[in-house]
Amino acid sequence: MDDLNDSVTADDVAAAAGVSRWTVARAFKKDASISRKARERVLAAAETLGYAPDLLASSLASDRSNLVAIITNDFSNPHKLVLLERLTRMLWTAGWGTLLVHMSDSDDASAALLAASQRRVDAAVVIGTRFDDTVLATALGARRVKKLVIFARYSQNPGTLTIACDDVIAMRDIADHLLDKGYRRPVFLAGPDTQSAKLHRKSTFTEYWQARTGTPVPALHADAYDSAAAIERVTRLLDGQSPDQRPDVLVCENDIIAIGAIDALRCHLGLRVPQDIAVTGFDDIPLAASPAYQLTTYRQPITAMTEKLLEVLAGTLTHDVHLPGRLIPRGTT
Amino acid sequence: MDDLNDSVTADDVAAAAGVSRWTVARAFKKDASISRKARERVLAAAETLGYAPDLLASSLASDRSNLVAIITNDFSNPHKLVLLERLTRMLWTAGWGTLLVHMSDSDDASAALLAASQRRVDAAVVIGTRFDDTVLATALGARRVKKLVIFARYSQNPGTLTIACDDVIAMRDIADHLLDKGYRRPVFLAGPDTQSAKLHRKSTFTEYWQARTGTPVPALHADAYDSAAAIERVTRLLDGQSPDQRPDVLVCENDIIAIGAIDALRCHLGLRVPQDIAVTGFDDIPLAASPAYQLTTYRQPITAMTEKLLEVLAGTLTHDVHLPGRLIPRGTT
DNA sequence: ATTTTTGTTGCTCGCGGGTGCAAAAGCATC
DNA sequence: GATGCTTTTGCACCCGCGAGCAACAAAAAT
Repeated sequence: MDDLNDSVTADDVAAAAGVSRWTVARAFKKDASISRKARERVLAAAETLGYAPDLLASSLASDRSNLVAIITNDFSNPHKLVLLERLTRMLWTAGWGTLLVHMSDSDDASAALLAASQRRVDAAVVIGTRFDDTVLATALGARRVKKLVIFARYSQNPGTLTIACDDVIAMRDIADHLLDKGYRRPVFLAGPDTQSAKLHRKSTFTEYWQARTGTPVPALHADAYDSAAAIERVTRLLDGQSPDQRPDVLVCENDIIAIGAIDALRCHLGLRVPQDIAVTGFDDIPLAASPAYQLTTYRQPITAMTEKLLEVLAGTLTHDVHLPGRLIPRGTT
Repeated sequence: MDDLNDSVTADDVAAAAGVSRWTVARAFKKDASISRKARERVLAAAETLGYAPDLLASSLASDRSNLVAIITNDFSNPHKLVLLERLTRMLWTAGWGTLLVHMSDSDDASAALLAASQRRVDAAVVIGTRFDDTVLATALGARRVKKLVIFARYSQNPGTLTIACDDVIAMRDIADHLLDKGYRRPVFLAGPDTQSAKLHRKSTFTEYWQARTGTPVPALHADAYDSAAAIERVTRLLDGQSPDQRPDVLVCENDIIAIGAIDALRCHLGLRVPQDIAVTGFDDIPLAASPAYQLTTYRQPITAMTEKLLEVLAGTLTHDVHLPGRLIPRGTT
């Protein structure tokens, strides 16, 4: 129990159980052709010897690693923590290991995908808003990964699978909610203005709002997906603006920007939320529920999305999935 | 370039470069005995063929996986995101892959360590406050992992290495700062009261404070390491208490508890921070710097700690390390 | 009792590359 | 040109396990 050899192989167990190495392998394999007696004997021997199959050797021989790479380059958003928690937990219980690959912004995606493919991951899951579709496309061309899933973000990238919250439904729910509450002059506050597909929420909201009310929605862009950038942008917009030309609600692309917007309104501009200006977010990060913010937001169906991911990994799902989330009305509207 | 075979092996490159398979391996190995000419030829051939060494096969043959397992069971604290970001980024640039293992609270640690050892990780790094030392000890006995590092937490576990911020210096700095500012009636707000070593900060602070002032420090325990539990605990403590019996500062075990304390004071009790009660935290999470909180806190030297971790992985460091952090005075004191 | 079916077990070969040594090649000196 | 030394290269063997088939035993059918 104490001095057991660190490397117990299937051969050792086979010898101890009086069977062949392959019978040992079968004992550890669900639905294998093996007698109950033999399996019990093997498992008992494995137990006493402290044997556990070597997944590395197994992967090498079988071409299945049971490993999923989670690739992200954006750790500034607390929502990532929620995503990581759900992903690693549910993947783990389903028998998948997770290789976390951090892509710095300066790298191109191919380095991350290369690292993943070198470890023979069965799939790579990209989470994070800062990935460019075109970059991903070229990286994918260079490095073959069995499956590439874009998670919690829109993408039109051919050859990849998208699992995301349905932004169209989401933004309409938000717009309907705001119209119900009587708001009429929204401003959309988005992250950095790049040419990729990530600004889907902005266009969806502005188009729907215009269709319903006939009035266009001005849009702002923060310099980054963090609250400091949002604070700066909102302060710059409203500083010195008279109350009657102010928007009555700031519709934010995600919670972390919304939090920044609220901070700017309260701390830098001396305005009240929602009495002077209302705010909405997106993601429902834990902070949104705190008494200090009580942010009206939209919750992505992360559990359902992860279940879909598991189906993709199992091979039973091969098309894009967009799932509806849920509006969480709180105190900021 | 488009239709390249997904599995280019060293043999293919060897054939293309007109050398043997082993020369190919040498070309990819730093400090290998190989002529410059041969290496160039091999690398060129590898480039055109799109070859990259298979790390799985490499690990199997060499007994080094270049993989580190990061084991955690606590995703509710944003500080984990900071730790994860730093760890994965710095490990990645140093050539290490990171296997993220999420341990649910109900599991014992051995399942996580088993998963890590099955993938032949070169080391396992435990981050997270909810790990019990005794649990770890038994798990370590059962499953041999080459190196086990306890990161950002105190531990007396034999057979493991601890890399952490020096809590003794830290709590003294905080105490000195509070005494300088004139605070005299602190209350320590900690996380759940368990028997493990995790409450080192509490005992360090209370002992030092008593030594300097002669007065004991009352201590509270929230039911969990999150702000909701802290809100509940602080509200329960202060609700209905008259101003003269109130503490003048809440010293919190970490930022997320401090944030909860502030929310309780402001939103539930109508008190001002720091005029009515001051608050200090620990970790310096991003939220602590936001204008809404401006939390006085203590920053752990995460980068330096991670550098020490790299030394441990490289084998050049084999003893515990406790590094001093830095007090970040802000508006809540 | 013999043949067929079914279930179980053992084995050959290979996954892709590393280790350590021996052969080969390069180089300088006498 | 021979000798001794160093650098470079090739090779047998191994890492631990899996796919797929062949051999075998047990159970069922004839």
